[in-house]
Amino acid sequence: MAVTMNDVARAAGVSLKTVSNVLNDYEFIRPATKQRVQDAIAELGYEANLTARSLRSGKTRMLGLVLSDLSAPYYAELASRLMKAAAQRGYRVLVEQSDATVDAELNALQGPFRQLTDGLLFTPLVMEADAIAGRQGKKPLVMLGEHILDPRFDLVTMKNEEAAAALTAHLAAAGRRRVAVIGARPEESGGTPGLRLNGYRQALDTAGIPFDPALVAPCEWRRDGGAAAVAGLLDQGVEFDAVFGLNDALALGAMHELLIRGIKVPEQVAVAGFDDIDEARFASPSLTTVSPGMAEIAERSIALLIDRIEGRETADQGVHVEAGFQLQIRESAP
Amino acid sequence: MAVTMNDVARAAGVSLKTVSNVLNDYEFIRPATKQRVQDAIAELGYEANLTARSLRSGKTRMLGLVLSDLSAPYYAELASRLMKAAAQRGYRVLVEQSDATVDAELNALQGPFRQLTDGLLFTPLVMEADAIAGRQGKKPLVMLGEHILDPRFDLVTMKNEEAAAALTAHLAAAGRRRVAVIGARPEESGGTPGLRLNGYRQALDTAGIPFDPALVAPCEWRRDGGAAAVAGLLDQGVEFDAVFGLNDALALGAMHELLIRGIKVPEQVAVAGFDDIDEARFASPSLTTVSPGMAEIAERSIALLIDRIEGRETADQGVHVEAGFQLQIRESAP
DNA sequence: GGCTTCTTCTGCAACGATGTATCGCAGGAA
DNA sequence: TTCCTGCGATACATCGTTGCAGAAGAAGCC
Repeated sequence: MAVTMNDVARAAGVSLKTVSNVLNDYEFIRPATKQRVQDAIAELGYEANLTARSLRSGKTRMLGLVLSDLSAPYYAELASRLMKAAAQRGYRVLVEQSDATVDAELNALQGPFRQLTDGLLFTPLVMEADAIAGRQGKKPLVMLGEHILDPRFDLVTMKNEEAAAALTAHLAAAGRRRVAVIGARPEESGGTPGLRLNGYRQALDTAGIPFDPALVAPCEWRRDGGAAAVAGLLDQGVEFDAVFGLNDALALGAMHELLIRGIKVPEQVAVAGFDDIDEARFASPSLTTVSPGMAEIAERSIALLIDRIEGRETADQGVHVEAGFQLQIRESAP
Repeated sequence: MAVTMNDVARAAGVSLKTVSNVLNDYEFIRPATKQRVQDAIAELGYEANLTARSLRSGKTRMLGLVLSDLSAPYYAELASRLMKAAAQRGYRVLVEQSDATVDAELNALQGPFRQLTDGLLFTPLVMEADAIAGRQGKKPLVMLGEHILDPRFDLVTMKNEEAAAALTAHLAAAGRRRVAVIGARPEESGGTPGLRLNGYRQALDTAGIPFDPALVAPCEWRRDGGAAAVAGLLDQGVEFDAVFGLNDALALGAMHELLIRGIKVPEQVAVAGFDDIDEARFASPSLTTVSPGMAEIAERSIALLIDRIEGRETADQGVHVEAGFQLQIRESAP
């Protein structure tokens, strides 16, 4: 059916192996021979059989991406960028959804999925570090996100604390003294919400503003959660002149609620978010937020994983990469 | 390194081929032999090498999904559901982003991507039917969406016209006589916007309401586009008692603009959308919309593609599947 | 008993590429 | 002349599986 190396070899009057050598940029080939082979390839429309290559070489040039659910906007965008970054380096990304279940995470870590890929980008949500370390296998594994912070693993995260602190500092610099935080419990300090809350508290300290737990409202990290949280604060009579939504969906929900109640944004209450999703830019007023440098996260994690696969990165300890961030100052909190 | 069939064969005291037969559910194997092989497999922790299997059998048990950009919420959710539907049938989905460029679409259709998959789900955005037909190759190909309507291809779409008509009829039944449509040009009739506009017009006819082109406002299919379109209508003094956003983002943007201007939804103006994205449910007021049966689209298209691959569907003509829909009546247009 | 037919299992040859070992032939050194 | 070295190309084995052909034994039929 398909054209094989053998056909090309026959057409070019060389051996099978010489064709292989041309394709793999082997050094010692006479230019004339190389040309003849390349002509034959072009003429016959030969395309290398990736499956055969994989079987022989043991490499698939595919990277696995394990996340809970691709339909979440943040993951969708991350996946999209990872795929592009991988493509630039000649790799593909195969996505596996875990639905945040142990079974699925285990399966992605050791099942056939692992076999199909040369390395894994893993967003663990339910498995713990020890369990992962015990089943890690030999192929490279890079963690994404802040669920696991363990020196044994390569890890790429964003600077949650620093970014939240910078954003809070921006609000304080604009004269806001009572900044409500929605999306965390007041005593929280671990995980994504905790890290961002830490940053908020650090910035308050720096600005000499006391921390008031009454300003911190927990809720679901969704648009309606943000709206409900702000409604709750207002109804309880808590006073505030700014709202920091721990992600953009929360902030947008909060802003919506404020606007409906006739509260002016940013004149009366400033609003800021985190993540810089597309909608943040198109909201009205447009949303001040932190861009977590997803481009950088994607770029760095792909680079790190491929460096491990191709043996350029050989550190015994896990490599820990923190991607930068950028404040996006917009209308909702100038 | 890894355990191979040969190791299993040795451990079970049978031939290599018998192990293969057990794995492939060959009929004529004595239960005792089968058991011995299965025990050996369990004991050694044998896992079939998928690459070798692919090379030999010519099947990868992977399906290709070509779409413009995975970060668009609709595609992200579609991809997520397709992956789950495929997984249930023992297949994986490999996603390729085309960025709506001809090069990338061509590449997905004939390049190495095609080789890695047993069949393709294709959302063509720029390539035309003839060009696709000429490069289709031998492997099954199923079209998604309404860009291409051609009897040569298998095709899975939603009932755009019927759904838009049903939604418009619902608005009319609630007494709305002037329903603005945002997201289409008044004369449009092809593509997704055109089909939905057709449905709108049909429903108006049925209800005996004349069509007024002034009520139709084109704009970008984004949240801010919807807001701008409604603002435009209001500023021009066009009167309307309902807004039909041709997708949910548009409708949500429109609703936001109305609320900010102090116009009550649904008392003064009802708002309805299309797609039933997650946010429609969580908006306040919650958004009346059409659920395009994405679950059904995913299920049917995967089923059709796999039936083609495994030879259960053999129609010479393209099979055309239209997935059902459901009105989601919520607060914004009761 | 001799013949097919069915069951159960085996061996060998692929699938299409790459790794290893090797070979002829230059050209330069001894 | 002989020996060595490096270039350019080749032959063969190999990766782990499945398809094909067939062997050995039991069973059924005349």
